[in-house]
Amino acid sequence: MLLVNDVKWVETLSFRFGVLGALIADRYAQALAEHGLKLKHVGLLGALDTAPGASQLEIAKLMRVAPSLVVSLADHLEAAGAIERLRDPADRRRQVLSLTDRGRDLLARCTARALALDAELTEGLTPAQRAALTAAFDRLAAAHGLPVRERPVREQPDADPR
Amino acid sequence: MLLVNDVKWVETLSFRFGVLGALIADRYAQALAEHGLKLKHVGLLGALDTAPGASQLEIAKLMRVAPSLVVSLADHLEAAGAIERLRDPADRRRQVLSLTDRGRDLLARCTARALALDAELTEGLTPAQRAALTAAFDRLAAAHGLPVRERPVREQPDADPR
DNA sequence: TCCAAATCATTCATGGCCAGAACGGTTTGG
DNA sequence: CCAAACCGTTCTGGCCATGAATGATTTGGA
Repeated sequence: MLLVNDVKWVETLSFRFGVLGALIADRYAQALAEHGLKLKHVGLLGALDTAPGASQLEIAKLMRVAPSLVVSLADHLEAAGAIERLRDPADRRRQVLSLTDRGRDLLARCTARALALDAELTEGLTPAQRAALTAAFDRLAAAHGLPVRERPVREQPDADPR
Repeated sequence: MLLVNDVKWVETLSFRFGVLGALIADRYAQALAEHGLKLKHVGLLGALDTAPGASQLEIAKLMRVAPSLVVSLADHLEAAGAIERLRDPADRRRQVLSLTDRGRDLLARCTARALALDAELTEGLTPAQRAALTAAFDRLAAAHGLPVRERPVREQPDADPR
């Protein structure tokens, strides 16, 4: 049994993050299929929710994806009536995207489905473990430039930072 | 801002697991490139470390991957001198794989590299948070059938299970 | 003992997903 | 007023991985 610093390769956080991420994404994608959506479709809806009225290029940057991919994603979502495409009158090159009511509803359903999966994933974890997970994910998300909501600090509201 | 149960979609564990998993895997893959390896190559080395002397089919099941993929991965690793392929004399259909010294060395390097990334990822977390995080990942890995080492229990060594 | 079915590894064709190049329409700034 | 930059779109190509088809070997009855 090969050990480096007392840990095996398969016990490495880097390895597990990749594998579990793919596994969980797969499970979620399967659940999404019944809405006729792929993961990135919901990604676009979500991006549009945090950046309302964004252009396709802005969405592409937010999603870290080629602009050409946004085209096909938006095509599908538009055909499904989830988003609206509007030429910006001030700059007729830009396509401004916005969620329709149906799109918002869809996103809400997908969010609910994700929360259900979240609950299943964290079932059996202690409260401390759950807290550590969300804390770590918040940190990582912020460190990687993903959208993060500032959570209200509940502890000492202002420990002297000396 | 669309909220379901007070959380946005992008704050969902399911979403973040997928995205961060892919992001981290990407970073690690980049580090691996200097060894001329892809992620799954190291995956094979790691699988072979936890299941020494396994056949290709067993490795495929362990890695949750098509047997045909193991062929090309093993081809590459064998050419690199990291593994040995041996026909099982007792059943000449089976190809028994085993790590060479060079393979073990390679795996050790990759593990060390992963640990360095791990440290960077968890930097800023308190020791308690790190412990809770690894515990949570242990649970998730176990729940998904990934190899997990039983860690020595340090608390009450034998609470009466009545 | 013998043969049909099962098993393992391998090759090959195929598909999904995505980035990058090429193009037309539009805006900007000198 | 025109060249350069910019945005969206189409289309081609690459990478990765699966599944089907093949050949070699083993196994479990009849």
